[in-house]
Amino acid sequence: MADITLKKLAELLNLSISTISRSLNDDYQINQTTKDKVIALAKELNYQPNPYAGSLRKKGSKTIAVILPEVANNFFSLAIDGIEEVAQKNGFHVLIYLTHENYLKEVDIANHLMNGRVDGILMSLSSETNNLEHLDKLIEKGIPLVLFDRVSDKINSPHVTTDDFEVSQKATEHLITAGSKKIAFLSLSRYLSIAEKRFKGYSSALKKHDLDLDEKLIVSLTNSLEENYENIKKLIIEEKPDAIFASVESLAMTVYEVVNDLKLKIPNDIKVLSFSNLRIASFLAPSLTSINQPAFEIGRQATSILTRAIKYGKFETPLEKIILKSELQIRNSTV
Amino acid sequence: MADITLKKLAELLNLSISTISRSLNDDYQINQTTKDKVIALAKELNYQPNPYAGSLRKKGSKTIAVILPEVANNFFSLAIDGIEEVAQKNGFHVLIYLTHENYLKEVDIANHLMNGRVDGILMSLSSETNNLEHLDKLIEKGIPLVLFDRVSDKINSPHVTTDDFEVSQKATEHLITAGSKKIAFLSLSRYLSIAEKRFKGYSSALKKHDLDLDEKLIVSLTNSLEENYENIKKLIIEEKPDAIFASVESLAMTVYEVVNDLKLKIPNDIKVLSFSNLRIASFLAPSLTSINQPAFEIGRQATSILTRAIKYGKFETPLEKIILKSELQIRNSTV
DNA sequence: ATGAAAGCGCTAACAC
DNA sequence: GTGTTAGCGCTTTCAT
Repeated sequence: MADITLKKLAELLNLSISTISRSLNDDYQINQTTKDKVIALAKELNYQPNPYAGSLRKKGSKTIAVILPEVANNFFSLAIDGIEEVAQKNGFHVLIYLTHENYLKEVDIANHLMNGRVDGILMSLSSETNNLEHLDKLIEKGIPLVLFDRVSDKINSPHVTTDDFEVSQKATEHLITAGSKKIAFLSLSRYLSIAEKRFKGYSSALKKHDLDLDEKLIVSLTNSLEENYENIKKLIIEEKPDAIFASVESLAMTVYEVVNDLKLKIPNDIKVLSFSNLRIASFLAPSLTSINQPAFEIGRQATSILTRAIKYGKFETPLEKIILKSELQIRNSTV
Repeated sequence: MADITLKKLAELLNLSISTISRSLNDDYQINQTTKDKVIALAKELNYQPNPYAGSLRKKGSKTIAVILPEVANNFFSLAIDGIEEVAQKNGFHVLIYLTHENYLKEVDIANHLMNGRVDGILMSLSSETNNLEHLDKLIEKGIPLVLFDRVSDKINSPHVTTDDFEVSQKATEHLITAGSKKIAFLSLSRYLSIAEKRFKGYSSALKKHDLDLDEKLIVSLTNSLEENYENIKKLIIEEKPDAIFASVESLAMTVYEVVNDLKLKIPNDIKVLSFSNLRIASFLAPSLTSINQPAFEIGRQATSILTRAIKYGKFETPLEKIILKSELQIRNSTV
């Protein structure tokens, strides 16, 4: 079946291409009878406008890009769900790109999106990302950019995050109240402001309770499960923390594995607490005290800001910086 | 910063547009010095070809679509990971569409992809999908389509699945050997051939061990967590099965919730086994006996078949029907 | 109320 | 080795 174009419809109906185009776009000038005829035939032949011709002509592609560190992750997959919902409702197509926590890949992807392929970009930074020139270039180009979760304050764009400082402080205090004195802090990055905020929440809680900040208890991990396993094992053996605060879900999983292999008991020997969107956290052995982020809602709101900016040609000023609340769910891994 | 086009480069260098185009495409006829000059300037100005102009002209968009029932799901998010990897390596952009297990949405999405937006489609059917005309139309249009996991034998396309019948039979036999006599079977759909294969594996194991197939133990569930909770609760209370075989991970999660609320014990009161790609299945209380599918590899292979078909303009014949092996991991929920 | 024609940015015949 | 030109399918002025 050959592609059906405006031209073909025009020939079939003995009308000009522009009349067809206008009918399909419900132009007020066109005779209703003509319109009906055109629409009927278009439907019958399942006419689908060529998106590239339209994009070339009109500018605007009704497409957004989502750049993520990874997708096999409860937080990000929930966020995509929210993104896709709002995008679909507003008629946007969603392109997905994964950086795998690789800064160079992130730059590369950003550079390839400067050509009009997308009308806007949603992004969560890779853990390696420190330099933000690639994002500045995007903004200079006038491509709307909204960051979420892994954001940066050094970039002039709206963003959606959670109350990382407050909830981390609260979580750390919970550990202290439960009797912990040597709390280790695990994170994925030393660069991201989200990591910094979580860390500051942690350290501020320590200070408030007159506990010293011990550098040896602060561990930066990577994308490699094996490396993380070894480093966490080393941490537990050498430093003997009585609690671990994992700032990322996957690290908590590894902690469970290490603790199990070392034949230690949670929470007696060591308490564990983590940011996590695991649906069955309550059925883990022991159930995991979690900081649950509203991932779906983060995705929704970020996309909503983006699509509005695309529609109106600019962001609302001042730039929206939305902070949603996370929830601390206390379970058996800490009490 | 205004967009930089071939025309602009041509003006700047006092060359014709086609010379610029050819230089950038490394045409053999062009003088090396000219080429170098053009390439240097293009790089300096960060020239990015307009993808829509190219697609309009050349046909082919270097874009594939992935149509999925959902993404907040360990299986599908791992599959996306594999898809994205192969796509990126072959220079393809990945559009993602979610059907939320809704047949009409699936049809709608398929219809909107018949206009050249994508060069090919990867798809896993929604649980509601019974009629496949929308896919036939795609194939008629000449758009390469590769199904994975949730496939259908009624459609003339390559696909990638796992050994659903064999592993389901093996899993059911494992339950029988462990002493179960009333094994309930939970699934999401009565239409999909994958559901049928898993069911047949289950029923064939029953027959082999002279156990009767009891219709009341076969339950079709939906997309709604609440409904599923109630239906599973009803099943357990009324039929008192001594084991449950969940053919989808999310159903196993709900089973854990129901069993817990009913104050029953796994595996003593009731054994549980499920298809699942949960990384921490071994840390559940009790650890979950799982059928683990190679989700990442499924995504990779499906994409590899698709990109090859796009490259060569047709699928290899006979159509590839790849079957990868799943792995039954026996844990405490069944022994 | 409809048609003719220009042009979006690019590639590829076809000149020279 | 480089330039000229047509045309991909569409929207949108400008005519009529």
